[in-house]
Amino acid sequence: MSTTKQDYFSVFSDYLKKNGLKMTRQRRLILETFLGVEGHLSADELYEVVCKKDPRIGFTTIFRTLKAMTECGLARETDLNDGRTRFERLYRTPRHHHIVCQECSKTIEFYSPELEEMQAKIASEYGLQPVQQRLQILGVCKECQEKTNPTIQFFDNDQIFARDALKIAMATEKRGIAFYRAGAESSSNLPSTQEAFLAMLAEEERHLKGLLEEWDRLIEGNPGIVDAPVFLHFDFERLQEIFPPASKISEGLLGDMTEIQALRLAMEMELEAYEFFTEYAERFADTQGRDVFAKFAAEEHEHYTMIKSELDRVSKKKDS
Amino acid sequence: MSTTKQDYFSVFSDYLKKNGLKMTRQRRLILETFLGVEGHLSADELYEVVCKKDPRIGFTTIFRTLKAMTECGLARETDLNDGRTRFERLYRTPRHHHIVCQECSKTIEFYSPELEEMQAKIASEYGLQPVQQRLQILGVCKECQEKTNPTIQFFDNDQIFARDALKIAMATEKRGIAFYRAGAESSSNLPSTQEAFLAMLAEEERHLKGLLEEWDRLIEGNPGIVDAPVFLHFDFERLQEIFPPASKISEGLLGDMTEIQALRLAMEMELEAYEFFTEYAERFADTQGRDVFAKFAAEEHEHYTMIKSELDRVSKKKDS
DNA sequence: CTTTATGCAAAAAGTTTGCAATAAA
DNA sequence: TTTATTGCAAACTTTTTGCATAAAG
Repeated sequence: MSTTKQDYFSVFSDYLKKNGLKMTRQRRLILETFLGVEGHLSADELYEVVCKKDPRIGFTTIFRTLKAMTECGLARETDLNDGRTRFERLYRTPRHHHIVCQECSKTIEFYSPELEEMQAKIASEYGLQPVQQRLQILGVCKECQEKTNPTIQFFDNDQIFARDALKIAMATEKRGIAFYRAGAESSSNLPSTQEAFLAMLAEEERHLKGLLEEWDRLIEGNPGIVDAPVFLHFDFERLQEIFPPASKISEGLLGDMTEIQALRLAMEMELEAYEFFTEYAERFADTQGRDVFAKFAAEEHEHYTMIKSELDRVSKKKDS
Repeated sequence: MSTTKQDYFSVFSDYLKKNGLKMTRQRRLILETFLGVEGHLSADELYEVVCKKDPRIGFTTIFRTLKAMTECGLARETDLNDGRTRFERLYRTPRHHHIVCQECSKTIEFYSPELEEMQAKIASEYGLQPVQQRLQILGVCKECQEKTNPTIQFFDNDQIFARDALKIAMATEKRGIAFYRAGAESSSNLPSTQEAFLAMLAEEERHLKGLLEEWDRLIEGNPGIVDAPVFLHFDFERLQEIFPPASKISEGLLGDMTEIQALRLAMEMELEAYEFFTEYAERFADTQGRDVFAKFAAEEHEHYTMIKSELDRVSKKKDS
C-alpha cells in the first residue's frame, strides 16, 4: 500500500548505479512518461508521447532507455504480431497474458493461474529456467466478427484486477458467513461454542461490509469497470477446499461435533484460507489486486488467532 | 496412412486455382524444399537452401511463396523472439507450442491438450474466434544453465509424436488386458462369459503385440528417439475414466456381476475408448501420431462390435 | 575532469513494392 | 493471347551503430 513515485524511480536509479550509468534528465522523463501510460507502445509511439513534453529528445535515447527499463524489470517486450517490438510497463501491472485480435489489433489482457501453473510445470519438465511465459491467443474478436464498429473502451487493468480480487474475497467471506451461521444454529446446545461462532459470524460480516465499501469506492471512481471483461480467471471451486460446501454444512456436519471439534475445524479453515490467499497474493507484483488478497489473508489470520485463543480457553477449562 | 507427395501438392495447387494464380517451376521448388525441411526458417534461410537447388531464384519469390503457403495452411508464422519472422511447415506436423531458449535460441516443441483446452475455453469466454493459439515459454535451457556446450540433437517431431502416441496406446491396451484377465479369472463359474473374456484377452494381447512391433520399427529407424524429450503431454489419469483402475478390478467388482452385466461393462469401456481416441486423433493433422490413435480407436471399435454380438447372443439365449 | 549520455545522421536488417521481361493457362 | 509471375532494384520500416558534443558524477 506504500508504493509511491519513489519506488520505480529507485529501481531504475539503483540499476543505473549498479552498472556505472548515469541518471539524466532524459531518462527521468522517459521513465515517468512510459510508466504513466498503459498499453503496449512501440518505441516510435513512446517517442511521439515524450516529444510532446520535450521536443529536443532523440529517438535513439527512447530506444536505449526502453532497453534499460526492460533490463531492470520495469518493462517487458511483447510481440503483438504487428511487425514491431512493443513494450509494456511491468510496474504496478498484474501478471497477464494477451489475446490479440488480428483484424483490429485490439488486445485483451487476462490471467489464469491454472494456465500459468501448467506452463510452469511443463517448463520444469524440460529443465527450463523460465524467463517469461508468453501466452498469446491470436484470433478475431467478437466485434470484428460481427463487423460492428469496435467500441474501444479503455480500462485500467490494475483496477479490473482489483475488482476481480474483491469478488473472490467477497465470495470467500460469504462462504465463511454461511459456515458460521450454520455452526451457530446447530450448536444451540453448547452455549459457549455458539457464542464463539456468533462472534466469528459478526467478524466475518464486518469484514464483508468492509469489502463492500471498498467495492463501492472502486465503482464510484470508474462506473464502467463493472462490465469490463474478466481479467483474473479464478477457479472458484478451489474455495470448496477451504470452506466446506453448503451441502456439507446443512447435512448437519456441525451438529454432531463437540465444541472443540467445531472450533478446530473453523481454525483449520481460517488457517487454510490465510495460507491460500497469502500464497495467491505473492504471485502478483505491486498491484491493487495483490493488496486486496494480502489484506484479506491478514484478516483470515486474525480470525485464526481469535479461534485459536478461544480453543485454548475451552481446552483449558475442560482439563481443569 | 495414404499421405503421399500428392497431398500437399494438391492443397497448394487447389489454393492457387481457387485464387486464379498459377503453378510455376519456382513455386513447386519452394514448396518441395520448404516442406522437406523441418524447423523454423526465416525467408532468408529458406532462400539460401533453395538457392543451392536453383541459384536463379529470387528472394522476393521465396517471400511471396511463403506468404501463399501460410494462407493455404501449409505453413505458419512463428515468432521466436529473434527479430525476424520465421515460418514452420504445418504439413504432417503435429500441433505444438514452443519453448525457446533465450541464450542459444534452441527451441523445444511440445503439446499439451489440457493447455490448449484451457486456452480455447478462455478465448471463447471472450467471444474470440481463435486463429492461432500461440504459447511460448521463453527461458534458459538446462544446457545453457549448466554452461556446457549444448549438444543440439535433431529430432523428427512427427516420429516423436508417434512414439508418445504409441506409449499411450500401449498403456491403454495394458489396462484392457488387466481388465479382461481379471474378468476371466473371476468368471470361472460362468463358462461362456469366461470364454468371451478370454477371447477378448487374446485380442488385446494380439493388438499389444502389434503395437510393440510398431514401436520396434520406430526405434529401429531412429534409436535416439527413445530418449528425446516428451512431446505429447498426455494426462494418463484420463485412462482411469475409461478402463477402471486395477484396484476396482481386484476388489471383485467383476466377480459379483452376471454374465450380461460384465459384457455390458466391457462393451461400454470399449466404446468409450473408441470415442475418446477418435476424438483425440481428430485434433492432429495428418501425422504418424494421428494414425496411431486412429488405428487404435478402430481396434477398440472392433472389440466393441465383438462384445456387442456376444452380448446379443447371450441375451437371446436367455430370452428363449 | 573523467566517464557516460545524447542526438544526429547514416547504416543495417528485414520486409515490401514497382516494373519490364517472362512464363503459365 | 491473356493474365499472372518473376527477379531485380529501389523503397520502406524498424532497429542499431558511430561519433562529435553535452552533461552527469
